[in-house]
Formats: sequence, structure tokens, C-alpha cells
Amino acid sequence: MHILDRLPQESARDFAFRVLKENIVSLELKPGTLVSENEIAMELGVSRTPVREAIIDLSKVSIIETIPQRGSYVALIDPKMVEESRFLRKVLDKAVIEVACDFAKSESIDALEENVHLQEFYLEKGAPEKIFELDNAFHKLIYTAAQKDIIYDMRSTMMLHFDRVRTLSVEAIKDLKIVNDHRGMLEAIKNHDKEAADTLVEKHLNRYQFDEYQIREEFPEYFK
Amino acid sequence: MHILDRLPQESARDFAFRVLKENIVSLELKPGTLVSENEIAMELGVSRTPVREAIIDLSKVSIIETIPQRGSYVALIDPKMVEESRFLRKVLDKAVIEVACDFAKSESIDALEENVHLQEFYLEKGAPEKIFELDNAFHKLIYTAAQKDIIYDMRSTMMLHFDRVRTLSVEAIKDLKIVNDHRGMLEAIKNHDKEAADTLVEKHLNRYQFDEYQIREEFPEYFK
DNA sequence: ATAGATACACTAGTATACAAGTAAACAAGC
DNA sequence: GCTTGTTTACTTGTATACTAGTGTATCTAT
Repeated sequence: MHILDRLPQESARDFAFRVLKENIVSLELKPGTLVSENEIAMELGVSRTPVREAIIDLSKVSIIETIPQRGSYVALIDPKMVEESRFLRKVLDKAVIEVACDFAKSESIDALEENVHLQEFYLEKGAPEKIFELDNAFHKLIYTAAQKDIIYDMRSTMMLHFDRVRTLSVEAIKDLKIVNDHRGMLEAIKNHDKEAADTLVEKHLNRYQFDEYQIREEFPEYFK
Repeated sequence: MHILDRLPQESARDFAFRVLKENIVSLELKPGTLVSENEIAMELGVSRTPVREAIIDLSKVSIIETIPQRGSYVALIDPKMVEESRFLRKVLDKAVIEVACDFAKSESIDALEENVHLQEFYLEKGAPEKIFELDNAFHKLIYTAAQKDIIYDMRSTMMLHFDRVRTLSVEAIKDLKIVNDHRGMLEAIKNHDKEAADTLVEKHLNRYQFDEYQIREEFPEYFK
């Protein structure tokens, strides 16, 4: 497992959660792997308790599956769950961006503006890592603009199913298109144009249409 | 606090979670109350650990708020959160019932049919308690029919904000109307009529349009 | 009487100890 | 070889011990 640095003032629980999440999405922890509370605790240099609490959180969305008295395992990729997370994202993103179109305040717009500007900057410069970060932040900003922050947290945790498959997907999504989509969404919000926003969200999500059959061929042992 | 009976084979954590949930929704635990891990543990006859884990779960959706080294408090009723939970329910219920309209299998329909039948039976008989239970089960069945079970779990936890206000609402919602709505939804699913289903969900949710201003007048100390 | 220092009683966060169950390895007997 | 019983080494679930921070009440000095 890849151990990250513990952030200042980060609780042991948050730390464990963050590390586990990263490793699951990046497939550093492969589907089916036993996630032993003791082992992880040793690796992270904390006790079992916070690790256990993090694992419980991840079990809530079935990305880790715990069998009492036997062990906790990184869930195999379950197409049903991937679909369920994709569905959640589509439904929520659409509904939330519509709210943002109606009610986004100028501070929110400004924050989005800065974010997209930076995306364009790093696109020019060629820094996909930065764009990835800004991408996540962008969507969070929309939820904040619509005052739907708790819902965003749910969405994030659930998205692990989706993101993990995205990691496996061979076809890289072009940053150019992503950034353009974001610019479009921002403009739609500024223009209070719900229809345009909706269309863009749909199109945006469709870019992540990975070929499940092909991925399954290549990594059959990861699937349920 | 009202202590429920521990179910056979129920883990201490699930037990604590269930008891806390019930007491928060029923307002037995009033908004603002200190929820001491130690105290609850004593009352339930379990140790701090499972109680703590349950509290963490509830903190995830901000129905309990934990201040490090100070205490965990039942959250005051925050109109923003009530709105966020109502929003989540509306958006998800609509999207999910549409899926059910398209893909519900006959076993799911049968289960829904039995449920609604029982609702009608107990309506005749006059057993609002039973109807309340069947109501919850009905909505869960729709999510199951659409294969969106994890999403349903999210919805449930988030609904605590909503349900708590419902408890305060003086105006009783007529069971007759509720049961009729459910019958309507079932028929819509059977007829694959997404538009009808959508309209019904919207109408159904609108029945729970409590007068926030009035409630706030009556229980100002519960509000944020 | 009031301001400030201090002791105390509480909290959550974390670490560790113990209980109970599972599964696999292994040995004994047929 | 095959079954069966037992040991052993793991796991999670729960209980308890310890740490460190917070607010309050109380005592003291002015």
C-alpha cells in the first residue's frame, strides 16, 4: 500500500480514511485484497481504532466488505455498483447545477471563475495532475454554490466505485474537452440557463463511457 | 432516552445506531442535547466503542455534531439541512421511480402489490402505526425494484432531518391520501408511466409541506 | 466585590486488551 | 487416500485504559 503523509492537524481517522480511499481508487489495493485492521494500523503508525472507523465508513457504500470474524476485503468491482454510482452522479449533478443556475451568488461564481481560469492555465501548460485536482474542486464548488454540501459528501464516497473503473479505463479522457465542458457549465450558470447546464452535464458524464466488456476481459479477477 | 430492545443477532453498533436514530427522530433526544458516549453506553449496556461508532455515522450527515474534546450534540434543526434532505428525497425518488417504471421485475411488482394491499387493509382497520411501517417499506421496495439499494441507505440517513420536523408538525397527514398516493405509484410503475409516477411523487412530497414558521414559533429553542 | 489562577470533572481521540468466531494446517486413525 | 478432530493463527467485535483538551466552579489575592 502506498502511504501518504499525514497532514497537520489531521485526525488519525481522517488520515486512515484518506489513505485507504486513495489506494482503493488507484487500485494500489486490488479488488479482493484483505484489508486487515491490524496491518493497516501498523503501516500507518496508528492504532486499530481509527483504522477500524475508517473501514466502517467505507463499508457503508460497499467499497469495502466486512465479514464478521473473518476479514474486510476491498470489494470486487461490481457493475451494478458502478452503475448505481454513475446514476447517482448523473441525477444529482443535474439537479444541483439547476439550483446553482437559479441561486448561485456572486462569490460562488467568482470561485468557479477562478477555478476554470486555472484549469485553462494548466491546460496550456500541460499539467494533467493539476487539472485532475481542479476538476474535483470544480464540481464541489457547484454543490457549494447550490448549498448542497452534505449531499456532495455522499456523492464523493459513492463515486469511489466509479473512479476506480476510470483508473482502469485505458482510454484517457482528453483534458481539453473536460476543461471546455467546465467552462460551458460555468457560463450556463452565469446565464441562468438550466437547459444548457443539463445538456452539458449529460455530455460531460458521457465522456466517461468506458468499455466495461473490454476492461473485464483484461482484468477478469477484479470483477464480481 | 427511550431504550429499545436489542434484536437477536444485532451487533452492539447497529443497536446503538438504531436507538439513537429513533430517539432523535422522535425528539425524545431534543435538539441541542449532549449525547455522551459514556452515558449512552451505560444506558444501553454496551461499551463506548460501538456507541461511538454509531455517533460517528450520524455525524456524517450532520444530525449529530461533534466538537473535539468537548462533546457530541444532537444538532439543532437547521432549515438548510431540512431543505437539503427534502431536495435529496425529491430528486432521488423521482429518478428512481422512473427506473422502476422501465425495469421493475414481476417479483418487485408483486412485493409492492402485497405492501399496498396491506396498507389498504390497515387503513380500513385503522392502524396508523402499521401504515407508517408499510410506508417506509414501500419506498424501500421501489428502490430495490430499481436496484438502487445503496442509494436508499443514503437517503434514509439523510431523511432524519426531514423526519424530525415531520414529528413536530402538528398537522397530521391523512393516511387515506398517503395510501392512495402509493396505490397510484404502483399502478404507474405497472403501466410504465413515468410521467404519472413523477407527478405523484411530487404531489406526495408536497403533502409534507409543514409550516416552518409556525413550528419555529412553537419550538424556537430547537432551531438553529 | 471582583479579577485571575487553579483544581476538577467532563469530553472525545486514541491505544490496547480481551472475547469469540473462522479457516487452514496438521496429525491420528481408519 | 480419506475422514475427523485439534491446534494454531488469523480475523472482527467489544471492552477498557490512557491522553489531552475544554469549560466550569471554586478558591485566592487584591
